[in-house]
Amino acid sequence: MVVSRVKKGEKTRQHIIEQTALLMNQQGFLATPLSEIVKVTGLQKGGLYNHFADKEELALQAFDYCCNVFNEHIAGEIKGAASVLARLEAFIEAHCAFTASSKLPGGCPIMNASVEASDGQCDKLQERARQAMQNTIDALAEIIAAGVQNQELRGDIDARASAGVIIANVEGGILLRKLFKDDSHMEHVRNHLLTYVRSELAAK
Amino acid sequence: MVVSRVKKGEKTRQHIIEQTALLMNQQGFLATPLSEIVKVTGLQKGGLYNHFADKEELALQAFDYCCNVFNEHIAGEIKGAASVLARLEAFIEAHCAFTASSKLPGGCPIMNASVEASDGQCDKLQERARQAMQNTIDALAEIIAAGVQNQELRGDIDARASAGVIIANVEGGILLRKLFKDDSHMEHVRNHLLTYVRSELAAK
Amino acid sequence: MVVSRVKKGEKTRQHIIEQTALLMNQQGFLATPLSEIVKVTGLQKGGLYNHFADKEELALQAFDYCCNVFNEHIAGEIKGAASVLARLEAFIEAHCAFTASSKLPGGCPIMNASVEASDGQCDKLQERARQAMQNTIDALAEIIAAGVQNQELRGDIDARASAGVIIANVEGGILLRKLFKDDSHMEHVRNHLLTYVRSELAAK
Amino acid sequence: MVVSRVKKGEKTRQHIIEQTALLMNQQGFLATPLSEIVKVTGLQKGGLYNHFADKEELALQAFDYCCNVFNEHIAGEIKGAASVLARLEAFIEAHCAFTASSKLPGGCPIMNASVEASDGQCDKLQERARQAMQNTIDALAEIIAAGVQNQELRGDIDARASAGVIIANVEGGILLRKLFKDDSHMEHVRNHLLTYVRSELAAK
DNA sequence: ACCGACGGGACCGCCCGTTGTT
DNA sequence: AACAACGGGCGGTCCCGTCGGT
Repeated sequence: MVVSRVKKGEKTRQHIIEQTALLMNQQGFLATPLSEIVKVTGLQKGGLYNHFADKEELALQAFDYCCNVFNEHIAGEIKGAASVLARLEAFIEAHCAFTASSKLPGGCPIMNASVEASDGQCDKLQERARQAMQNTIDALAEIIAAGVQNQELRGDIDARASAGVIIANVEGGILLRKLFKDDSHMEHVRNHLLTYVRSELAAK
Repeated sequence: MVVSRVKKGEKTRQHIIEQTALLMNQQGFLATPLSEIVKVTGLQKGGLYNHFADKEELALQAFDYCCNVFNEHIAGEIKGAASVLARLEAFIEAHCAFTASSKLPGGCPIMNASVEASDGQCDKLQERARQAMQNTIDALAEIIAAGVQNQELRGDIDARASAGVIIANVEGGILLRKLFKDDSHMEHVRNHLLTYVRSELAAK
Repeated sequence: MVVSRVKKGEKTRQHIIEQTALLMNQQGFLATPLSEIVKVTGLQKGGLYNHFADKEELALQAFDYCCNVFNEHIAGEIKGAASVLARLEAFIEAHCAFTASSKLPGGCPIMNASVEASDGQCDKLQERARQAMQNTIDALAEIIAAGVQNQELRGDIDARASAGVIIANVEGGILLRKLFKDDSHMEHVRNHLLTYVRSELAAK
Repeated sequence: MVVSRVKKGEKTRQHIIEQTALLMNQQGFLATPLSEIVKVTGLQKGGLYNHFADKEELALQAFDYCCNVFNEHIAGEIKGAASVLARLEAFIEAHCAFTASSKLPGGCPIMNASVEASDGQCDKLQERARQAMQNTIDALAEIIAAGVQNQELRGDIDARASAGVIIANVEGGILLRKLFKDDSHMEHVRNHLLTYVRSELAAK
């Protein structure tokens, strides 16, 4: 008899995280009550607590899961790009196109978590959101720095500053799309950023 | 005998809104419990309910108050500017400088309300946030349109698109400042926007 | 119109404490669930929390109430006694007769609290039980010391040691009565103590 | 092949009882949650339920184990005593010295169980505590009766009454030691009882 | 207009006992 | 025999809104 590759519990745990992540990214990582999680997971409270010490731990893991979904999507879009410029454009396109797809309803998890955990309601979540955002900026800054190195981009660029500006544009666009349930602002942001990259970052 | 210009009740009501607004912009317009409001206002629950039908109504009014504080600050900064370009620059500067000041701790109330009320937790609040954001964009678009009109700005500009891009930048910057408790990203955004206005919007 | 002497809330609070005290002395100061308190007080959980921060605070106050009932009973019995010997005998009689009366079902609250809170389940309750016991021993020791002073009792008596022995007898008797639901052991203890006082403490 | 004298399951069962007994005598025979038992035994809940029908059964067996430890200690101390008087003194000394040793942290299991199960929380436990106490008193009464028989003790003694008084003293002393974490009261009780035995029980 | 007291309900965490799997 | 996983329910706490009294 062939034994299953992963233990039963681990599968359930993964199921919980996935369902909860999608839910929390919409209803809030802190604000979502357990009763809602019970609904979407199909488990009872007693069952949930075999996998997570408390709701906070589940929320943190759900947040991580959201970020992974986000990052894997971005990485997948960038992978094929040959030049640094192409990678930058793919990065922008991927971000702008992402939440329009229904892979992660609720928009950017980092923004959601940041706002919800801002004042000190949950320091751990805020810290994790901060780290996730830092990683995103760092990854983008690295791409830019590589472009400076190989002279695809101008030599006088501050990679981290430019990365921050691009991210700010994208996040602002996501907010407007979320608020208006409309893609037009996001498209303007995308066009703005593509112009920015080509005219201000690219070497002449 | 001289009667006071405003009734006592109205003064109390205003006091409640002001204190609650500052609190809710940090802890959440929906997430803040009444117990916290009791603390900051000095009134008991019974007293609060003489002025508001329920917590939602108070939250809506607190949100409006936050937006007013925000808008008045912006309007004050723009007022003195002579040209359209100067007004645009003042608009950008004012937004970027705002939450750094402690007039409204917690950042942009529209962003805060949008994220919290996003999924359907409170349609009224979301609708009001949407309206507030629309007003902001419209106001900015109007300035830009005036610039196009008087030829300070280029003739081929889409005023509402540019307004949206500027707002997206500002909101993204506010998010990064809130998350990192650091102004550097916001400064890069400001520089980016000033460059944008001068090189892409301004007529040559 | 005559205003009530005490506020309504204070009356309710006292009612809660009294009913809860009688209940907790039987079911446990920590083990009694709120649902039982709801039953005997007639208030709902929400109502109880207007008067007490949490169950622990209520338990502590209930314990104090029990001790007061106990002490007032003892004090009442001793008051009339003229000599030190008479007061000692009244002290013993009062203790031995007390819980037989139905004023405080459940036996000695100090013993009950001590056993329940012993290992560290509730340090505050244990400390309060310790203090209550110390007060009891001190009060008895003072009576004995007064007897030594006025030569009713022998001069070589260690007042605190004798007080401790008497209390130990009484507590042991209460335990046996509680366990066997039978007064016979308690009566033997009483006789033993009266003999002890008259033959070993009293001056010849 | 040599089979082990006791089956594996029986050994595990004994291990569970021993560890649980020590724990429950401190935290309560009823109040100790299964989670704590899981910790000290090293078994999981499922494993425990292979040996006991429910927590109550385990509690009862743990109580019995505690009593056995207690009784064996006493029996060991008495064994060597030649005369009845020596046996009485050994009985007293053994009780007073016992819980000071760390063989059974938490004090007298009978007192602990009596208080916890008093009101009707667990009739079986209360009944078993009653039986255990009765056995102790009976055993002591038998020693005294033997002394009356062989004229080491006075002829007018009520053996069961005297046994009850001695036990009451000891239990009271144990309570005071537990409460104050201090041996002094217990020592006074011991001295008191030795005097009692020698001057009131012993034949002249 | 304001407070104090209260009900009813939702929250999360933990409880104990069972079941299926190894 | 042992464990991991799970259900169903109770635990205390806190929630919001109402109502009577001042």
